[in-house]
Amino acid sequence: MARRFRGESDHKVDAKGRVSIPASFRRVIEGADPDWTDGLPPRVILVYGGQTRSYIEGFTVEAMDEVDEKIALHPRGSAKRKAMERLYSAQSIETVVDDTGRIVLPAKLREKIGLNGIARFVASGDTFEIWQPEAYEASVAALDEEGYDPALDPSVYLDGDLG
Amino acid sequence: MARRFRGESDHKVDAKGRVSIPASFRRVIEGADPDWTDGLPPRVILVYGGQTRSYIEGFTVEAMDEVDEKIALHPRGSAKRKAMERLYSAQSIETVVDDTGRIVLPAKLREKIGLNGIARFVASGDTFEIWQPEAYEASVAALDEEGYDPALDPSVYLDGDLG
DNA sequence: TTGAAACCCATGATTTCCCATAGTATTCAT
DNA sequence: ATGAATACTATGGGAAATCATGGGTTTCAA
Repeated sequence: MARRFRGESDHKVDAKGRVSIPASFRRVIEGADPDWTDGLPPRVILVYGGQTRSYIEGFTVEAMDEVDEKIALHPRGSAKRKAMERLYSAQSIETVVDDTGRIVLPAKLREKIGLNGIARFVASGDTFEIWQPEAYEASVAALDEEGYDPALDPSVYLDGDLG
Repeated sequence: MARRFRGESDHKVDAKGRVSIPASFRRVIEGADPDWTDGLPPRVILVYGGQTRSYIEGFTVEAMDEVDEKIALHPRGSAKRKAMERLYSAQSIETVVDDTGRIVLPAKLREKIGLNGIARFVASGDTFEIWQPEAYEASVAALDEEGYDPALDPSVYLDGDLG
């Protein structure tokens, strides 16, 4: 099992769409790119689609390979497979982390999630998410509406029923 | 660089049928052409047949080699093999990406998919598709009719039942 | 001989690259 | 320990390369 992303932090997005990604995330991204060696720019895949999503999901090369394998298990031409291909293939881009630790978010992606000048990076297991800060806070708040009690410590779920 | 296409974008088709290929697609096409070296025009195969298809499917040389191998597994003369040969051999053309990054879509192909002035390029794993934009949107909408719920995030299928 | 296809050149808009700097964190020798 | 030297982080800006697109002009096969 690969290393996982941890933490959340805000970074400025400049006029060219450049954003620094959290330094700790870079270590994970490098380690999960089979082609990476010191000096080379590590690759990342950004998934920006999904009607219900208001964030960009960042994948390491390894994490995306797993997704591709799972997609390949579904019958070619099935509606489910098409939906997944559309999300992970059509509505995604591959890019690299440059030598100053930044990636470029094209205008199209920035608009999709309503990025103004700040991007919030949030770790989520073996992928990470990029949010417009207020949208992220709203989505956290929305969790509470769904019967999840914010006063409850999530650790109680660790050994509880699944699902 | 990668072996898979990613992303979707629109490009103008001029009076001569010329269209720019998304720059990121070119990198994949070059990398998947065994004969390609810097300076040479990389090859692509465009499949335009199929009654049920309203798009052109673009293959890298390597991807088409795989298709040819799969076809060869079927008995010579069988109906299935003939059907595949007709689609992938007869109803396809091989062309190159010119030094300005464009390919030419002959009038026949443009008519087949009803191209007006804009071509939408859509990544789909190791091939890509060229659509007339409205037709593409219609096909996405058609997915919903097939029992796919657009409000659902396609990622739920990753670990779900196949089929 | 004529229309389409291949070739050559041109240009504005992006995008990428390279360099710069201020601030933080880390190391290390004393 | 402690302050200096050294690395790394986050950000900015201009130059250079690439991209998408628009013409002409020459070929060439029908």
